[in-house]
Amino acid sequence: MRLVLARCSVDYAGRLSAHLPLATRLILVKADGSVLVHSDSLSYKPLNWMSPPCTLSEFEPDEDQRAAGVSAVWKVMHTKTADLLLISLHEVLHDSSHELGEDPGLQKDGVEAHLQKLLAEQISLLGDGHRLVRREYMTAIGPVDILATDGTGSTVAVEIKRRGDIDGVEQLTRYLELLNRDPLLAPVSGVFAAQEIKPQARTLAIDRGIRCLTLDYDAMRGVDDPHSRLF
Amino acid sequence: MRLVLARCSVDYAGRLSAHLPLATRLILVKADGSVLVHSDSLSYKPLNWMSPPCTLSEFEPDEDQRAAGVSAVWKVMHTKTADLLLISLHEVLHDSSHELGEDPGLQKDGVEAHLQKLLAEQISLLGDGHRLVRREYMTAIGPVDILATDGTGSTVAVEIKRRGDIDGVEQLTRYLELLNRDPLLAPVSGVFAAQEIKPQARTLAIDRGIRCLTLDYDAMRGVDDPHSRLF
DNA sequence: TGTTATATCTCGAAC
DNA sequence: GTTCGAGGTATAACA
Repeated sequence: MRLVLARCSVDYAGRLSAHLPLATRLILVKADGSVLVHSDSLSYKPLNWMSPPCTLSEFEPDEDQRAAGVSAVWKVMHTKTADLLLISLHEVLHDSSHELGEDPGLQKDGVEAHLQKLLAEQISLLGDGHRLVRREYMTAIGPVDILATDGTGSTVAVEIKRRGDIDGVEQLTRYLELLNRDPLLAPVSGVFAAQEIKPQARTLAIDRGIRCLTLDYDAMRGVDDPHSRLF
Repeated sequence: MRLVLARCSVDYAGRLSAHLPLATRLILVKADGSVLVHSDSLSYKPLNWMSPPCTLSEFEPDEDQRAAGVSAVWKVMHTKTADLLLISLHEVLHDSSHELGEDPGLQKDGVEAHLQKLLAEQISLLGDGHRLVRREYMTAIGPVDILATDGTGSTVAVEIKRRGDIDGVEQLTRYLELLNRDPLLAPVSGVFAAQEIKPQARTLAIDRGIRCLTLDYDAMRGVDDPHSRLF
């Protein structure tokens, strides 16, 4: 990993064209050749970057560039696409390289898959008398998150999202349309379950006869394992 | 901006729990207090991070931690949410701070807005005799990208995407449903225009009587301004 | 300030 | 390899 702090201007041409005026920034060159340009604020996202696989080559500035104060030009080209990142270096404040070695990678847990698992275990949250048929019930257009039966034995299809958006309602609608063509299952009703359901999505769901269910993740997790949070 | 290269392990607790085992990484502390942890590969995204506003405090390791080789513990807490990032530092290979100053920010051009502008200017791409009614035609459920009339004077609603996905077809369908309720406009036909249209989206569109139009961005831009690409 | 749509989205998994 | 869905999405535009 190479760290360069320098006054620089940057141009990118690829899926869009973008320009960074002259300013002091951090240029990060990783072992895989990828390049990130970061400013001193606005975390997370680099101002400009090039993803691997790519190659970096350094050029001497031409007459005009040297007159403008450019000490070196870096050309970073993507190997597959025609994306190009051009960095014009002026004063270099810092330049160091470091050997870091492989990274074991991030271990994460607890997202939509967890919600699905918890709701399958706590299926009565759908209402009294509900029973789980199966998770990830496969159809021609994809898996239904949860298939269950209600107190009367009728089939219920559940779509689970962390954030219930209009897209999720459309998705569930397509599933319901398909499932209701199966005489062995029909009539199938729908439940749209999410931690948070957007008003637009709720309106659309209700309009289509789909029931909305807000899930309390912390409460569901608390039932499952009261000490699962780190702190 | 502070740059620290160190062997470290990292724990995050917030919307999910995540753990990074001991390895050598770059820790970047920005002027706004935000923190990024980067490995030497996989560009763009930090392994772990904390967004501003947040506060960083350093602690002495306790007995057990010191025995395990921990030289310092950084606790980064988000000011508003309860998100917490815990960095256990072992050997520190590099530690430097730098003054960067304000960044003028990125100037970008050419995305969906540009496509919309170009298609409005080159409305005949929709077919002979088409005329622009207006861009961003407002409705109760949002703006229709382009409203036009065809050779016979019938209304045409155009939805523009860079990548034509199923969502875009659903969106256009909702617009058409609404527009066709207006006796002054009906019948309104639909055109789904994108640089690239996914097969599923095309199938759905055709099934609903929506015409698909693939846009050649470079050609459209070439008509507009032949020397607008950087290289 | 809250909500919606976009992104050089990134990233991973399923097909 | 391509497609699809999720993300601690982030971030800009807009009401």
